[in-house]
Amino acid sequence: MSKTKVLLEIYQKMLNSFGQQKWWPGETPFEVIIGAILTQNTNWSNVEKAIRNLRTARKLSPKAIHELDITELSGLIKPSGFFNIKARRLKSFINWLFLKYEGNLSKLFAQDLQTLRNELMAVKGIGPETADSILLYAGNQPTFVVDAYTHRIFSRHGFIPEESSYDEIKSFFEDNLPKDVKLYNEYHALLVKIGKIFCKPKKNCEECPLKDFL
DNA sequence: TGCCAGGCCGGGT
DNA sequence: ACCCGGCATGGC
Repeated sequence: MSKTKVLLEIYQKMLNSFGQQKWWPGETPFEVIIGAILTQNTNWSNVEKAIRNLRTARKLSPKAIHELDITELSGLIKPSGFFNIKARRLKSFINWLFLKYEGNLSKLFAQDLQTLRNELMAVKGIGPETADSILLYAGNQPTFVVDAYTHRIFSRHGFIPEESSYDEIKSFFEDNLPKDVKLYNEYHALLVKIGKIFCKPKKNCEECPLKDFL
């Protein structure tokens, strides 16, 4: 059976079991970007608290965060953990956004995908996963997001080598799936859903519903 | 109670 | 080109 067929069958199975995830859980592209940075190695429920703080303080816009004192910013995002480093990361992204795109997300996303991905990753605090999350979920660009669950689920069952790099795993999906934003969106969201339940670092895979395929 | 969370950076090999 | 410690809160 071809890899494409297997990947699509896995997708169907996840979709049948868990339904559409309707990611990203954010109301605006800007809010998606903030969430993408804040959720680095952090539970989403903690990120929600941080975003709620920002919303209540009326600091959920590029301009507001640009003008916000970094100490106040780190105070507001405290529940998301790593708050000092993340305050710096938010600031570095926003500074770059104003420097190059006048604080305007439409201008940011109106350019070639590869160029944009490279530029995003050059911003301090934005690595490959955060860049891809921003591009896919805030910019509706066809780039596949790889995360710890993706790597763990597919390597654990021997589908990809354990030592695969981020870009190797990303290519594995993109080379074998139709280039479709909606598909990439749901696929990643469903893998996170499955991973949270069945694929912890030191825990069972035994009941993973994808066992038959992988 | 320890483990885990939708990573990334910087310094050392 | 890898490897690893640090970063920190909150839920189960």
